[in-house]
Amino acid sequence: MSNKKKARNKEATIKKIYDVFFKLVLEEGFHKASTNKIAKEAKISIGTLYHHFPEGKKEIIRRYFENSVETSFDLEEFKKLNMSNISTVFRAFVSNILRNHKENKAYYIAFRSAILSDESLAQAHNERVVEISTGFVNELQETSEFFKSREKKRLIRSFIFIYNIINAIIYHHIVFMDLFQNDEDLVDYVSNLLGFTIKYLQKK
Amino acid sequence: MSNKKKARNKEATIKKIYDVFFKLVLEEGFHKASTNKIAKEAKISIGTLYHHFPEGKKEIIRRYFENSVETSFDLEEFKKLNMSNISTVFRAFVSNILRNHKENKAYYIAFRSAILSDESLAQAHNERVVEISTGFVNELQETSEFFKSREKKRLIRSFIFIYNIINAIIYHHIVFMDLFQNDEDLVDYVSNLLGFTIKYLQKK
Amino acid sequence: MSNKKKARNKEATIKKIYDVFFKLVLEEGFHKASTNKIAKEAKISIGTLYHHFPEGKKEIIRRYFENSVETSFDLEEFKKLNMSNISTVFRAFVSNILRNHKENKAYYIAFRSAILSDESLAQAHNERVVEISTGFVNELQETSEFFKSREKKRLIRSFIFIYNIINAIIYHHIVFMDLFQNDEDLVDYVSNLLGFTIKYLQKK
Amino acid sequence: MSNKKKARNKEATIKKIYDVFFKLVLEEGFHKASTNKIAKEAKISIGTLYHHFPEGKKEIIRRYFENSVETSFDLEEFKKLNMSNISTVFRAFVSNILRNHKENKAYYIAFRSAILSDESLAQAHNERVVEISTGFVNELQETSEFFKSREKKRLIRSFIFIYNIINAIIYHHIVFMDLFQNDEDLVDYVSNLLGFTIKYLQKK
DNA sequence: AATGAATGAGAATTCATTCAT
DNA sequence: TATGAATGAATTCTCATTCAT
Repeated sequence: MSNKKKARNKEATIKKIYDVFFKLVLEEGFHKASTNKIAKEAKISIGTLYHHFPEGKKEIIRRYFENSVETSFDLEEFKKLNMSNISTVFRAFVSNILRNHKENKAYYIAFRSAILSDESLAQAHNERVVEISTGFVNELQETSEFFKSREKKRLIRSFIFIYNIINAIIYHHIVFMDLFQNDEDLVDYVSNLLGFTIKYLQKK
Repeated sequence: MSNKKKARNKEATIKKIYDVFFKLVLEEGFHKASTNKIAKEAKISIGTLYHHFPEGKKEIIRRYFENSVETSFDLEEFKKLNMSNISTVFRAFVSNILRNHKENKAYYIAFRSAILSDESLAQAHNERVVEISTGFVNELQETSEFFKSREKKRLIRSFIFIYNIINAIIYHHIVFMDLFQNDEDLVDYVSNLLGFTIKYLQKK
Repeated sequence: MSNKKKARNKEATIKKIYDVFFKLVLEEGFHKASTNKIAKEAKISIGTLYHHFPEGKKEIIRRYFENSVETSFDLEEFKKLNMSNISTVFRAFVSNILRNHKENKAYYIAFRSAILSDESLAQAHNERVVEISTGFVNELQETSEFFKSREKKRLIRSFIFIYNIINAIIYHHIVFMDLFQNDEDLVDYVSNLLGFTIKYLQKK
Repeated sequence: MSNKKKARNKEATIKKIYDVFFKLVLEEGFHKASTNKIAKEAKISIGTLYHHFPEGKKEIIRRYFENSVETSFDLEEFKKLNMSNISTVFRAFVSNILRNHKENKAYYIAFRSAILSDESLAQAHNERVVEISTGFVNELQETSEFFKSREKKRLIRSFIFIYNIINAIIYHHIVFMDLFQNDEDLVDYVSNLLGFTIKYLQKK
């Protein structure tokens, strides 16, 4: 077998583990998604699972979190932001996060469960949010007139705040289903709230 | 067989179980707060725990929820609401909920964990929120000129929405600690958000 | 409360315990019919159950067995036995036992389960069968010409044997349902077998 | 963590589990033969037991039943059946079943106990009896003149019936010990009963 | 006599993890 | 690299039984 093929197999195995893990989280919750079950469902041996993830479950989440997902937004919309298209851009941004949450529902549930018994994960998460937000603001300032003139630190802090608020609401909506009747209502409310929050932060 | 004395105080035993359970939830999370640990810490036998809560942990939460806590607000502030004191009343309301969350942090963590593996609990929770909101609005309309003229159904729906949004944010703040630096900031933001949300709902 | 009334209540309580116990045995098997469940279903306290049956479950069966049921047949048919009505008498006898088994299915299941972990019960059962058979044969010999001339000891031994064979088959039929399509087939076969067995025993 | 050696012999482990389980059933009955005791006596960990038998005790019996035992008779005797050796053949057949019951007494006790709380096991058992009986009759008809001319379906039905009756009696004899003084008496009676039953079935 | 709170051993089962092959 | 047998602490829950009131 060539090295490439081996690598490809390795990737496939890891992907299978992620997939099965999140499927099990959705079906029966984070704590019942055991390593043994994952291995069985993924049709690999438990040894193989620990070979790829020596620390087991927490490592699955941590590495999935590291590679992924949570903090990757589409910048392009924001770069085009100006006075006239604020509403559209905000909606696109919120829709983006919402879509991400829906596609990764299991991940978010798992992550929030894991965080409760693994403080270092929360720590890592917070650092990650800062890091990504910084990069995000940097890039925005480089390319958009709209953001160039604003103070960077403040922009970053604002972005983190907004991002967390939106996440709090969207996560609640997805898991408890008691906030909005449908996604359009959510996007409408949250993007308005985004506007409100920006104004609120400016005043402070 | 044993020469342990048998304390025979039902209420005290149940209270001890609640106390120890929520203490353990705070210390190590819902899933690690096992029935055995609860019994051991509460210095009762595991049999006694199951004697009082035959369905174990989920029954502890469910019954605590049923008797309690979550949805009791101070009406008095609201009854005095008029055009000039909106801001103060909102702040008092939000402070109220925040205080409740802080005092019952373990309960909220436990409840959200339990809800993920017990749909009937979510259901019960939703029904409870509706019921309490209805009572709340009824009383407000009876005593306050401000609310008398508004449509009851709409008021209830709005109240539920606001209540859930506030909860989403406060819970996130309490558990993940990544939103506000201190409680005053939270109260300020959330009570402003409350005003924004009410206006938003009126427009719709 | 008069003594009579107390006594009547006591009887009623004991009857309730028997009834609930055998109901539970039928529903979930002997080993899952616990004393606590019996008390709860019978709406008495567990203390009361142990007050009436200090040794718990095994005493319930033992005393039910002692008072009852298993070894009470209708003699009248047998007393009329002669050459011409053998078949009818046998059928009546077998029907009798079958009816008893159906009415006391739970008792038989419980008894067979209990016997496996309580040898003294098996012993008591065997002694009881001998005792009852002896009484039965005595009475038959006193009143029926047909039996008067036969040797008592042999009659008793034969009766015990026949009784046990019939029980083995009927119990199997009732619990495993793989022998006969209906009760008539069983009664027909078993009463023929009874004839066969008597002839077999005479030859020996 | 532990420095125990890990013997890695699946077949041997499973055999040990079977052996210890049936030994315990004989010693203290099906319900007292707990999975923990089995593991302890077999000197394996409880985890190992559940690794091989994820459904615990009921799976031990079910799989033992599936691989085994109960319905394997010696055909050779039957193939030589003719008018003159009926009695000998029947005796051999009954002896065969008796020997099987004695060698597998624990299995039969366990099986009958398990059947009371696991209907699917009874179902499987019945199907198994039909299947084996069919194979048995097929083979007999191929090789023996005596059986060739008889209607297959009827032969099968008769065989099943006889097999069940014999089992009911032998099981009773083995467990309750109140039928026959010794095995010869049992074989004599049951093989005679077999002849009686065949005649009985022919008349019907 | 009746109640039911309390007991704790022990049963079934799960789980993360190790390690010989 | 991969396998899966093995581990045993930990978890949930049941049960027969005791005893203070």
